Amino acid sequence: MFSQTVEYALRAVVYLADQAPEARTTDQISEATQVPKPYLSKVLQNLGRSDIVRSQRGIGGGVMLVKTPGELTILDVVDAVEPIVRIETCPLGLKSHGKHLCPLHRRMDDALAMVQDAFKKTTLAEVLAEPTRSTPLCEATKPRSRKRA
Amino acid sequence: MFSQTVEYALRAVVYLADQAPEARTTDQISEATQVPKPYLSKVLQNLGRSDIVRSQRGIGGGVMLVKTPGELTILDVVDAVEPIVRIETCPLGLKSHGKHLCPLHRRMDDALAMVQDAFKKTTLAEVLAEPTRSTPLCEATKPRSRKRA
DNA sequence: TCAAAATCGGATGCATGTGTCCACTTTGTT
DNA sequence: AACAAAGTGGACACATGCATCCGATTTTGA
Repeated sequence: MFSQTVEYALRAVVYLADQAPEARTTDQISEATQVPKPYLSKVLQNLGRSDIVRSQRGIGGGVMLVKTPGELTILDVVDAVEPIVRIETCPLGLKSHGKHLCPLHRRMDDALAMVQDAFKKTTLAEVLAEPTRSTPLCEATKPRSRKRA
Repeated sequence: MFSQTVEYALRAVVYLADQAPEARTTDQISEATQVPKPYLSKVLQNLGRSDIVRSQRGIGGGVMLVKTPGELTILDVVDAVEPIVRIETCPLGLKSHGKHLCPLHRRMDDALAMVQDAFKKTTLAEVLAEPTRSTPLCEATKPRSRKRA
């Protein structure tokens, strides 16, 4: 139900959050997140337009988070690449009742709201700090805070 | 986040549940649900292959629910046209940990689980019985249980 | 000043989702 | 038997998502 692009964007941002406040090149991000490099660059450009990341050209450049991991939620990232659109009015276009959704669309919108809320409550810092045996990006060995060569 | 096809399928099935156990023609369903008729017929065919609806050719034929509205959940319909795929293993393909999802994918799968559960708990009968001022399919005037001419 | 590093932007290709159309089959009625 | 009503299935068209490629641009450092 989540698009490939959302998956890619989250992987990239989680990786950048883990490396914050250092910048990382598209190559590094691609390798760490297993996202195809050419497409990753497009996703990153999108995240740039939404002010999630900032990029620096030239030697020593790369991509870095604009905010700190603690200030950035999963929802921020998801909404940047593929906004969660709530059902505000009747999809059938019937104007007979304004914001009064019918039972069906009420349930669908409730589901959207649940996801939205869950994502809004979770910052990237919380994702990274999670006490678990699994490493942030599902990597086996965790080369955390590895400085660029 | 829900595809157009899911929206259409739910509208059609809710309408059929409201008319159950009577059969309705694609024309009638299309008119009531505002779903483009040619595409609706494709969606209905899909629902037929998943044993959600049964169709009858020829004069006096049409489409009807296989189960009663009380036995059919929203999830049944959603899964029939566009299954909710849970995240079972690490999307990165890292085999280092079996079903141990990393914190990021744990959150994503939790969101999927919430939606899945909510949809599994709700039958079409409950959607129709909802005490609300809005009619089942967002129609202004409710011509409920209208027999076919 | 030049070369290398790195992102940016446009063009392209392929698969899928959405939507339409039409010929065919089935079925009930006359 | 003939006709009309109704779903079936295939072909087609178009937009979007996913993915790749390449030249242009910016920046740094030698």
